[in-house]
Amino acid sequence: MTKANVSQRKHRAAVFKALGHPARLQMVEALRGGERCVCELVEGSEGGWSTVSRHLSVLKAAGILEDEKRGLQVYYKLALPCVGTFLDCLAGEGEVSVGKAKSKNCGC
Amino acid sequence: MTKANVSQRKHRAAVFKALGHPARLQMVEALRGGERCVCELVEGSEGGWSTVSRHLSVLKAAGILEDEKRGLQVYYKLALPCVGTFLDCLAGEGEVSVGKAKSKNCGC
DNA sequence: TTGTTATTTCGCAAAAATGCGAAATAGTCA
DNA sequence: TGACTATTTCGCATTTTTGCGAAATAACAA
Repeated sequence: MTKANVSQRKHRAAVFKALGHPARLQMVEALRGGERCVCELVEGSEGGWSTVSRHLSVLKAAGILEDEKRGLQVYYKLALPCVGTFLDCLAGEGEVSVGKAKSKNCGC
Repeated sequence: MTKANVSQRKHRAAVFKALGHPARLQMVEALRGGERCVCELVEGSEGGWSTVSRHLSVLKAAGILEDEKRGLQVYYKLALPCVGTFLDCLAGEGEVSVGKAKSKNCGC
């Protein structure tokens, strides 16, 4: 196991960890439809500004999102298209309960 | 936002969260090569038996792994093939440092 | 039955993540 | 410049996760 492998695994784990929160996943899903400013994401979320902002910074640090400041607002967008692909694949499993998931019609 | 959507998102977040730990990711990578018994996974890991066992139970609870007892040993295998696909896609990014990841040759 | 091996569960302390309100920053407009 | 808006950072209390060793289970062998 080389050092590069270990660090690459850490990076990948960070990507998964960042996606491993319902609120962050919701933001990512929203961003599949194109970029959004923070205010829009706050509206679609349950938490307040500071909470949303921190979730966004986690996603950005993992390389999942990119941000761009335009005027007073900051726009976020998806930087990792395959996240969407994987999400679709997971959705293909259906709504089986946690612990019983079994891939059926997953096309991956 | 329906109740079913919320619960499905929680399930998906649980899948990501389970994958969001280097040790667990390593186990999943090992299992891409076919099923392994716990003892083999312990060898490839840095933690002890109890630690590995708990990581495996987390992955199983998320529906990522399945286990089967054969004689004295328990064998684990991947239950979610698209995890491998996504992993390949992430690998396609190269070894860019966390926070600067940008998808280049990702085929997803 | 007793012993042995493979694995999981338990209890606990340390480390990390979460959410929140207040304060800090940055860009815009009058 | 000063006020105003959008967003981030800070500090803190609460909850969750992690790792470990000891004890509990399970299957098999003698």
